[in-house]
Amino acid sequence: MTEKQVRTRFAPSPTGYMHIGNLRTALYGYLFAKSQKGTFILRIEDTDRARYVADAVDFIVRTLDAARIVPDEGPDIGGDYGPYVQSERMEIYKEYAEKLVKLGHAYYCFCDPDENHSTGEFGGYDRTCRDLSPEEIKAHLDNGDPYVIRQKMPLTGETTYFDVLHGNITIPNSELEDQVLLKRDGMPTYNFANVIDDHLMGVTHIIRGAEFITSTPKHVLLYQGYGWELPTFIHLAPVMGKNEDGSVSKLSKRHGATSFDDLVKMGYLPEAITNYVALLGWNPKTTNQEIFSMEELIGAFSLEGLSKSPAVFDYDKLGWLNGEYLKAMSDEEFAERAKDFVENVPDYLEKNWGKLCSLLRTRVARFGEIGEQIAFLIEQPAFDASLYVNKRNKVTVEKAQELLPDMIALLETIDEDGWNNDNLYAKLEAYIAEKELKKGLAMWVLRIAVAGQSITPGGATELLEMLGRKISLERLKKSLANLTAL
RNA sequence: GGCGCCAUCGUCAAGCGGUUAAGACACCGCCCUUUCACGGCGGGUUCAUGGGUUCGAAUCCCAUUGGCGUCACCA
Repeated sequence: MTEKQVRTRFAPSPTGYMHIGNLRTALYGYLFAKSQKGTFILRIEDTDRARYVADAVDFIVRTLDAARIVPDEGPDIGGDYGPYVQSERMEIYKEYAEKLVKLGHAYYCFCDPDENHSTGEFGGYDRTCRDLSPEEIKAHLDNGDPYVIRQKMPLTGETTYFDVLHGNITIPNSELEDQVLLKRDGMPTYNFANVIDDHLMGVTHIIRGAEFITSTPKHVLLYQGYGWELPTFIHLAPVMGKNEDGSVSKLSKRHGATSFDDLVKMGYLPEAITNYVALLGWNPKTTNQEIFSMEELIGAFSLEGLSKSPAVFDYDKLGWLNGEYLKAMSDEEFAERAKDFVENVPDYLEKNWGKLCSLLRTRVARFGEIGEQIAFLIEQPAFDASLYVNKRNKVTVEKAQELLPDMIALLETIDEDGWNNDNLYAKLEAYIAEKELKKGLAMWVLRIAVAGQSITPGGATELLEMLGRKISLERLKKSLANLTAL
């Protein structure tokens, strides 16, 4: 006996935006399928014409590709169960809706959606259309009256289904309304198309957000109505965002960047985002490993590691993880990819780009921070003399006034050829020894004078090298002038 | 409001009846050090509350509280 081939699917509606929560859903579906040597399907649920977004399908395909989540079947690659875009499957839904009417689990409803038919419990309709005679229905249909097809829910009892994460979930049938299956425009609703397609496409495991927990009994009743085998349900806990007041709510734009694309634009690496998102609601149980390649994720993934409680998206941790990826990257790759995140870099920095990047590597959590990190190298900030004061190194403004002229004089004796970190450092070290100074004291003064800010990527001599002889000396003299003018 | 889901450090989390309640991020301290970062070492009243069950409960049950979801011809 061979186990049934696992088939999972990611079924987004084309909104032109890949929310981190959706990405995670896609990722788990992919990881589970791949870990079981199964098939991962991409299906587009575009049954809401009002919300149609141009090129959204292309966007989804590109985003999944960037995240290295690769479908085995889908709109752009085909497969044996297509089409994979719901708007191209309308005849199928119509056929199955009518079939369900014949089976006695659905009925035609001719109620006007704009008219309030509510007799109490549900808005927009009452159940009178359930009792229409065949003659009445035929009359309406012959007359060309618009209609919807509604699911005929049991009025009593309850429906129970099994969820891998939550166990048995039971909902009283009285909570279930006779939901619309086929809309006036002939399009199916989500709750209908989803079931039809999942069955027709042979989906074995439905991995989706927890927001569907309470509507799943409707789906179950549909499966049962057709006499179809139930798939396995796995409802994922939502991804939350932290509010300013400390409370949490479902991750949304007000929490900052919430789409895969936004994060990439901020300079987080796609592989780091995927890695972080994987850990947000799942853990490998048997190891404390946190850095995972996609292959490793596939190898380590199991449904048991999924969490059933909501997880708060933490930009700090994402930043840390991204930093780990950055540090693991080759110098060349870092320098190359970092270029996309800066503009108007002056020649002298361009020339030393590789060296600058090596200074930046351990100091940025993402590429997007590079711009602000190097701003002072492009233009020296105006700064107050109090910046020279540093308690630990016993630096005072007077000390700065005393040492800076000497150091400038020393630096002027070093020519272009000797203007590099090692040599500058050696020369200054000799000077410091001769004067019996503290290294921290002299270097601090020099660094502040040339940088104009207290925290910098790299030490004094590294900055001197980066800026080059000419600009360094200009900056130092300017700072000295400001100091003596006090 | 009805119905449903959830509840271990600030955050992600391990734990599945007997543990000194892991680990990571963040935070704090120390070390390293030409600042910062990196790196190293160390630190912290975390089991929502109240009842059970049990020799024994973070682990099982119930209630309470809180958070979230859902009640569309949206998905």
